Amino acid sequence: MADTKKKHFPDPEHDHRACIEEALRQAEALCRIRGVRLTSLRRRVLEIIWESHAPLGAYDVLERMNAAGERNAPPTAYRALDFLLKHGLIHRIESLNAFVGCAMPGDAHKAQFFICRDCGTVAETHSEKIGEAIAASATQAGFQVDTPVVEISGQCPECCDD
Amino acid sequence: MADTKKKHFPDPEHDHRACIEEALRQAEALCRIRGVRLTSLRRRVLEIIWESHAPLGAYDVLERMNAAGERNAPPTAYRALDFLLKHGLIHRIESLNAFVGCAMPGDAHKAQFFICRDCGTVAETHSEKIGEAIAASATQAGFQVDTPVVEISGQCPECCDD
DNA sequence: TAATTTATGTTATATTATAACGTTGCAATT
DNA sequence: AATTGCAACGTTATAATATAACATAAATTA
Repeated sequence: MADTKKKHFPDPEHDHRACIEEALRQAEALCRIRGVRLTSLRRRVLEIIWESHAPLGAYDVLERMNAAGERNAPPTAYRALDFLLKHGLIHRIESLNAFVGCAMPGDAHKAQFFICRDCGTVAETHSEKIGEAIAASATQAGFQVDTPVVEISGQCPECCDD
Repeated sequence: MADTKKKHFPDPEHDHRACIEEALRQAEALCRIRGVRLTSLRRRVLEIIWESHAPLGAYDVLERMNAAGERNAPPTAYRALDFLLKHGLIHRIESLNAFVGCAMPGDAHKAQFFICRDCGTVAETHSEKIGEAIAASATQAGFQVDTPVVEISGQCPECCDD
């Protein structure tokens, strides 16, 4: 039984370089399929976003883009972020005005986010049950769902224990 | 059967002055009970928020506060909004950076919001099913829920028909 | 009334985001 | 290869959202 539980939050010991590489590989593949260009700038921004599992603000991204003395301006960061959003490579966390890597790029999916208020780590889930509950509630209200935003703030397993 | 369906979105013909009065009356009562002061400034901001069922940005509120030539500065608006938020008299819609009147002030409740992308109207619901689905998903993730944000963008019944 | 706390006024500035326009560079055709 | 067209990027300015810090005033309590 113990291992049937799906991992939502990343193990603190996990090999994060593998996450980054995986994300980049998937991004390359997806862009190739779609015939869009993962330019070095966009790729760099995706790498920056994937530096951790915690969301980064646009200006944090910009700062990292400029770490080596470059002089990129805000629109440059926002444009890359917009591209990555559009192609489902990252998500925007509305309640934080920040961006986080997408765990399942390419999939048209409606995700929910669990956001640790202590360490900032975000876990992305795709709960059918939540989706259905929202759909049911919407139907009752006569509402046509377009974009559900589900962002749940709280404490992740690691930070609960502390 | 026809009338067992709960109204979520306000009828376009509804008497909105009644909404405003009701909201103000409840606010007065709640503040009296809590021993906090619904100053004229705070009351005015609550009225402004309740001018419609669509969320207002802080600067929209400020503009209306200053409509008669006053010179309130942003902190004045934000402070009143913070007070109203703290006492559950309004909600903040994260995905819009905007504020809307609370339909059930005083109740400690976890609400969901259906937001019409066309007319801006927001319906507040308190679906147990959604709450439970989120709780179940959280448990699975080993996550301790603090503040769930559920904001569903789409089309309200009125705007669907058009 | 004095002391204390709460609320508001005021100035400045931080943070997040986009408009507008110019330039570059890739890429598809001729 | 030259032409053209478009997508990407550079640059400047500014809009929109939010808060820090400190001064003043008003209400409440001692």
